[in-house]
Amino acid sequence: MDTTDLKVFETVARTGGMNRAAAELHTVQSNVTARIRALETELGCPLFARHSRGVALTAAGERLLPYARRVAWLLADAVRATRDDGTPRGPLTIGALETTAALRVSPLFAGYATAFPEVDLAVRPGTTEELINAVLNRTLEGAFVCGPVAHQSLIEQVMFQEELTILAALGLPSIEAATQGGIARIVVLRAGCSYRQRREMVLANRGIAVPRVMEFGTLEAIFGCVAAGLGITLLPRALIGPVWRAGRVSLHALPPSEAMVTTVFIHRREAHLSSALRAFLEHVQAGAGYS
Amino acid sequence: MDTTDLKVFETVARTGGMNRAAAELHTVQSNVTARIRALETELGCPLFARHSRGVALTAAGERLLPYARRVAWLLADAVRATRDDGTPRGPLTIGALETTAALRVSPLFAGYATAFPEVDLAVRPGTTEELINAVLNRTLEGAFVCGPVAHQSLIEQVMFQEELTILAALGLPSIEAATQGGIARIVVLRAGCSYRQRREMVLANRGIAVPRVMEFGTLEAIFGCVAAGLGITLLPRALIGPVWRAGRVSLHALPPSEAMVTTVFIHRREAHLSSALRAFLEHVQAGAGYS
DNA sequence: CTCAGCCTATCGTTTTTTCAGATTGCTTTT
DNA sequence: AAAAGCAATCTGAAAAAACGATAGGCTGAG
Repeated sequence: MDTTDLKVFETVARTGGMNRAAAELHTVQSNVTARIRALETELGCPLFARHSRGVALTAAGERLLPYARRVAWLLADAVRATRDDGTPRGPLTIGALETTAALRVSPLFAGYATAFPEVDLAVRPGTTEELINAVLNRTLEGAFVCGPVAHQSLIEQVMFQEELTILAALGLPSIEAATQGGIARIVVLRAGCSYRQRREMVLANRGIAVPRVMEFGTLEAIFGCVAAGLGITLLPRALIGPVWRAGRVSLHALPPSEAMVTTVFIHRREAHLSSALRAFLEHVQAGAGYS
Repeated sequence: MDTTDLKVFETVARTGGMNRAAAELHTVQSNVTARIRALETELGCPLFARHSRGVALTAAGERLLPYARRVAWLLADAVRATRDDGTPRGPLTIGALETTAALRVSPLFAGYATAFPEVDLAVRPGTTEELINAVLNRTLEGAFVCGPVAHQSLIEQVMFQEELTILAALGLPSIEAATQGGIARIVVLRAGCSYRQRREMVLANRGIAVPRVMEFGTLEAIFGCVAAGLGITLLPRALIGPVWRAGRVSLHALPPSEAMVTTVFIHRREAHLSSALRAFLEHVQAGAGYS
């Protein structure tokens, strides 16, 4: 029951073939066969059913596979935890909603980077769903997403409170006025936008249909489109404050039940909480007074 | 980061010396040194501080140790889960309070043993505290203990409901009468008796002091002592029913708040639930109608 | 102070395990 | 029928692990 055997096993199970696994593991097929055979002998039951196109997991193999993954994760965590002497260092990749990254996370970076220069900080934007999956996949150590999440294997803590507002062209007295005939043109940052669910709720409450969602990659482009009367958008008030003050667009407040969203930070429950992440969270909470 | 390396590491950490670890692992000391050295090289930090009387864990070693244990447990669980094809077999060691074992568990054994002849069933008696520790130590797969337990890493389910009663010599009209001058002589099965906490509560509520607890290894001896007027005892009603009906002793009921105790079955939350244990629980719950 | 006892580190040798390459046999596809 | 893809097996080479002996350091008893 060696860790390398389990790694080989996992690769064979994932690729569905010993040749493919050998190629991925940079070794030869005979070696893979031998490792699997050793495992099968040790466990006393076949793990794969051999057929002409490769191999398929047996029931016993299916039972072993999750353990193989967990062992690999646990070993990786053990290395990280052992090396982590309490001073934040090394890579720290976290996720954030695009607007959260721009509005909340970016301003905190300078201070964090100065305080902990040995940390290689990276932020990956994405939607709540993407980010949750990335955290579960161990691609990200943690993420700022739209809460509540309530996932069993994730710890979440409320970090920010955002007030969403409708952003429209100047001179429009209300949301309804911006939607001629109950039809709204929506401008968003990305197709699977951060606040998509909330946006659809807001529009559905008013009986407004959405024929088309226009996607622009940058906030500046969105502001330009809204100012030009191309459509409306839904963004955190703090984010669009400067643009509104510049007199380019008009804001339309929403009732609190629709406007308020909480941004939570999620990370895996069972995993090692790295010093870099712990320090980051302390940094965020220390500087989060102005939410 | 091999599993054998982790096992060697754990042994050295536990025994506090490479020689002792080598003896326990049936190998030579140089080998242990080499394994530890390999681990330290791989992790990039020393795991032990060497001194003349042996070795002591460094901070990094302290961080690694729990992971080494978890990996070992996970691997053992992986083997068991992989080999477990759904038909109960192999060893099944569970714990139970002495009275629960006698009263509830024993009657269920015959049927279980007949239905699943491949299971090697064993029951270990003990107090609630001992049994909880044994389950946490992985000495027992599960145990019947006095609930509620409410431990984070244990799953508990209510199995039986017991009514405790005072057992005293014949002709004593009340509990108070059995305790001359507020002093009771108590007869128990074992020093750290199953219902000790409850017993102390019952006596404290009545202002009865306990000068001495007499310990007898068998139920029959307890019945004899109580019948002879040596003291009183607190036992499940169902257990002492036959003796009482034989007219040897007198029963004194307690108010429900004092009398009723729940017996829960506990097992580890994260561990593999073996088919043998699963079948046993189903068997118990199917036959538990007469609680 | 000295020496015995206990401990770890190191080195050379032996044993075991693992790896790599070639071959065989089977099945499916062309 | 030939070709391609796949797993099983065998063999020699390489690597790793285990072993045994020795050296060196520290402690405590005499």
